[in-house]
Amino acid sequence: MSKEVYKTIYSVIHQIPKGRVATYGQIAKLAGIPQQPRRVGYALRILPEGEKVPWHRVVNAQGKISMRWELGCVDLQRVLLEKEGIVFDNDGRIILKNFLWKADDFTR
DNA sequence: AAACTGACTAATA
DNA sequence: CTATTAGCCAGTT
Repeated sequence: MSKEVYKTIYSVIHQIPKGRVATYGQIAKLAGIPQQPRRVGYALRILPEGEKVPWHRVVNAQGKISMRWELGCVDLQRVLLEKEGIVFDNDGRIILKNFLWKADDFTR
């Protein structure tokens, strides 16, 4: 049950286009668990090391990097994103206005 | 089994 | 704009 949800979450994250980011809430919604972004975070926490999931494209609703505040991890994610063309402002926040992934882009 | 925790969000002050 | 509160639910203790 829950396991499949995680799998879906990873799947959704895989669908994030390069140069775009998605919020936890958005992923949760796409994964079929609206209003439960915490589970998305949990899914990423237990993220299988062997999996190639672009977790760095996942940010919180404020457009900021969410992590466990371990040494240098935030910077790592930032570098990875900048490499994909994402731009940060002076506060280290992503301009969601320009980079947020619109999953319902094709539906709309 | 009950309480606590958490890679969150949205609403309020 | 930032700070606080409540809601949410699986995993951990």
